[in-house]
Formats: sequence, structure tokens, C-alpha cells
Amino acid sequence: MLAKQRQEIILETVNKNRSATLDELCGLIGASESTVRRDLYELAAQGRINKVHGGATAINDSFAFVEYDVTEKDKLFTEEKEAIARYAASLIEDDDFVFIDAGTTTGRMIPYIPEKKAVFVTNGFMHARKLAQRGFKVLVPGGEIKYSTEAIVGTECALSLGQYNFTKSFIGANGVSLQAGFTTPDLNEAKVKTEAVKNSREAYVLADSSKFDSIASVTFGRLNDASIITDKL
Amino acid sequence: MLAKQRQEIILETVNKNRSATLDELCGLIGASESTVRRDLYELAAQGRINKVHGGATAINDSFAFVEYDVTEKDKLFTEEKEAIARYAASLIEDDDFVFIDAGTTTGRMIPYIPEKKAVFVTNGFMHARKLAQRGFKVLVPGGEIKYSTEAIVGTECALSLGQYNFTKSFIGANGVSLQAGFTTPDLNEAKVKTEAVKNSREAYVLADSSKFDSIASVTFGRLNDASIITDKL
DNA sequence: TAATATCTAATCACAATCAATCAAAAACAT
DNA sequence: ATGTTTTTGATTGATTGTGATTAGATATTA
Repeated sequence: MLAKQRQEIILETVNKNRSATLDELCGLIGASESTVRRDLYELAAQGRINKVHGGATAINDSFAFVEYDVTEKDKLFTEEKEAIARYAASLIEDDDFVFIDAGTTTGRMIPYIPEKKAVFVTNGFMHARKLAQRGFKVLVPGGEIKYSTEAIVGTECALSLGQYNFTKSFIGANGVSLQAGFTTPDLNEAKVKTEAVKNSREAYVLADSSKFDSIASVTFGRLNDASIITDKL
Repeated sequence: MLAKQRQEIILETVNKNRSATLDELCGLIGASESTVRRDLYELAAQGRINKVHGGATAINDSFAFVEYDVTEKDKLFTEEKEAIARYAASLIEDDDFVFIDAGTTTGRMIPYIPEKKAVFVTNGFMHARKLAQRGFKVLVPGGEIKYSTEAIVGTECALSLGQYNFTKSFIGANGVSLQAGFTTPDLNEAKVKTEAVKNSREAYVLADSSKFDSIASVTFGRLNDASIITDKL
């Protein structure tokens, strides 16, 4: 069996059960403890699992989630999301200097952006490409690329964003609540979002109503830091 | 059986199962290990599969990047270019901090980079993705995106590179000559290359012999600023 | 806290796989 | 037919992955 195959099995198992013990994985794969341990080490080095004493746990990362569930997740709330994206895109005007957050929700905006002279910054790989393809001027922040994500993340990325002053920024969120404000599951993601909100004259958070009253692990802004673009109240 | 037919079978199998071992393929095709191995080598060089120890895995093309906007001639698979790329890749060692320039020549290095702990910085979108896919830690500099080449270029990019100190950098060039040194047609790209060479302990310019004695519009380094990796003198 | 059980990282020998080479076979040209 | 080039399969030493072992680290229990 190929190392990649083993590692895929491990990833699948860990993500399905949110965790797995070494013994469990050994039995499942039929390889020695040493080998499985080496695989865990590699996967952990790639940031795809969390290695813990006795086994591994899943990464709390919305991007990792996307990889397994894209189609399912994408299909949900389609019309609402489209409407949100369309409206958000309509806010972009000539000479705006716009930040667009990585993620599927914000990505849907791109086709609806009217042909204008706006300049864009985005940390989404895919978004950057699409925007450039549409003929816009596009900048990307520097930073680390995480495996299986379409995004540039991390402290360096946040730092890199610090030099810009956006007129508008469009951010995705996993949770919107009175108590916790805007939240997202990943710390590195949160850093980027926080910085973007901070450096924008007007910040918009795109969130369909399913995100209301749910709280993810990291807060990146209070409700009055940004306007919410959503489908209903 | 024709080489083409064998390779088709390999591609099909690998793509269907997401991976395949060498033994599996040998049995399926009925050819010797050597032959199948050679086919894998070619397919990998063309970027159609991922060659790994013991077999091959499918390319994870979740975001379908367009091919580079380059002349057909540059796309051609030639032994010379492969050899250059392969040799360049072999120079990368554990714990190196490596810059890889955007462009097809340097891009060919990626499949040959031995699985090691090196960290990479690249201004090529496609390269970043491929490297990340192979499990390496990848950083990108900030800057503007030039759509036609899928590269990050410009002053900001050069500035962004200024903060790094590479142990090795691999640069592409359009012209190599005694009078003008290393040259490239685009000013913004030249800025990036210059900065990369400046910030590397060892800089390597990849250039097949057809580039010798030709001069493009902008010089980014003198001949003694970097070692030349080429096919013949 | 100390004793015990469990897990880990480092090492080693062995097995699997690899790149390089070479001679035979096949395809091709003359 | 004859010589030339290309392709193939076998062989080689070198490299890399594997599983067992063990000493030390970490968690658990008393």
C-alpha cells in the first residue's frame, strides 16, 4: 500500500470521528505502529491533523471541512447566498479599494461585480485568479498557503494587510451572535479578518440567516464593527 | 503495445482509484517494471500524475488552473529541459529556504524535488499550488497579479521578498549573454528576479542553451551573480 | 508524591523501491 | 537484406520505507 493511501485512510477516519487512536489506525490499515506514527507525523507537519498523545484529532478548520463537503455545503441555501452575493457586489463602485475575504460565500460575488475601475485585494487564491481573469487589478497579501485551502493565511498575511486602507471589505463568517459578535473556527483566519475589518472604511460581513445565533471558536469583530449582509432578519 | 496505450491505461487507473502501485500497473499492463516506471516518469514530467515512492497518485485538480500563456515552444517536453529541472531540484536539501521563480522552466523542478523539509517561497501561482499539494510549507510574497502568467510581480512583490534570506533561489531567464548578463522581457518581473538573487546565499539561473547569446530588454543580474544550470556549454 | 502503565522518538537491520546501465529485441530507414 | 535508432526488460548498487526494539518521556493511578 502506498504511503498516500494510508494517509488518506487516516485523514478520513480522523475527520469522520473527530479523532482516532494509534491502535485503531494500525488495525484499520494493517501497518505497524512505527509506520502509522510516521504517517501521523507527516500529516501533522502538513497541518492536516492534530497529533496528540495516543493518536490524532481533526483540525478545527473550516477550510479542511470544505474539502470533504464542498458539494453538500455549496448546495445549501443557494438562492439566499446568490442574493447576498449579488447585493454585496452591487455595493462596489468606481475607484473603490476593496478587500474580498477567502471563502465560498464571498467568492460568489465575483461574477456580479459590475465592470468598474475598482482595485481588489484578496487572500483567496481562486478569487484572485477569477478577478484577474475579469480584468481587474488584483493584489494579494503575502503569507503562508495551507494545504488543501484556497487561501493565504497567518500572521504574515494579516501584517501584509496592515499596509492597506480599504474603502470596502467583504468578509465571510461562520457565526453571528449578539454575545460573541462575528466568529470563525480558525485562529489564523480570524487574524486576517480582524485586520481587514480594522483597515476598512466600511466593512461588510456576508452571512445567511443560518449563521445567526451560532458561535464559532474565535471572534473577529463585534456586531457594530461591520454591516451585515444577509437574507432575512 | 504502444507507449501511448500503456500511458492511457496508467492515467485511467490512477485517476479512477486516485492512486496505483507499480505492481498493480505492471500486472494490468503486462509490461516490465522498468517500462512502467519509464511511463510513470514521463507522465509525471508532463504533470499528468504524481509520482510517489511505490507508484503514483492522481493530480488533485480541484481548482482548474489554466495553463500558462506561453509560446508552444516553451511547453514542449524536451530531455534537455527535464534534465535541467531535475538537476536543479536535486540541489534542494533539508532545511533549505528556497525561492522558486514563476515560469515553466522552474515549474518543471517541482515534481522532482525530493520529499524533504525545505520551505519554499514562490511568486508563481501554479507553483505555489503544486508545492502545497506536495505537502511542502509554501509562502507567497504579496503583490500584484499578472494574469497572463499567473505570477505575482511588481515593486511590492520585490519589497515583500526583501524580508527573506534564501539559502537557494532558482530563477528563469529569457536571455543569457556576456554583455548583458541575465535578461528578461518584463520590467516588473525583472525587479522580482533581482531581489531574489540579491537575497540568496546561492542563486541559480535555469536556462537551456537556446537562451545563450540572446538579450531581452531588462537585465536582472550579471553572469557572476548566479550559477547557470544548463544542458551544454 | 511515587509507582505504574502507556506512549513516543530514535535507532537499527531488513525489505522494497529506485535510477542507471546494458544487452537484446523491435522498429525504422537505407 | 543491412545498418541504425528506439524501445524494452534484466541487473546492479544505492536509496528509501518498514517494522522491531529500546530508552526516555508522558499520562495515569494510587
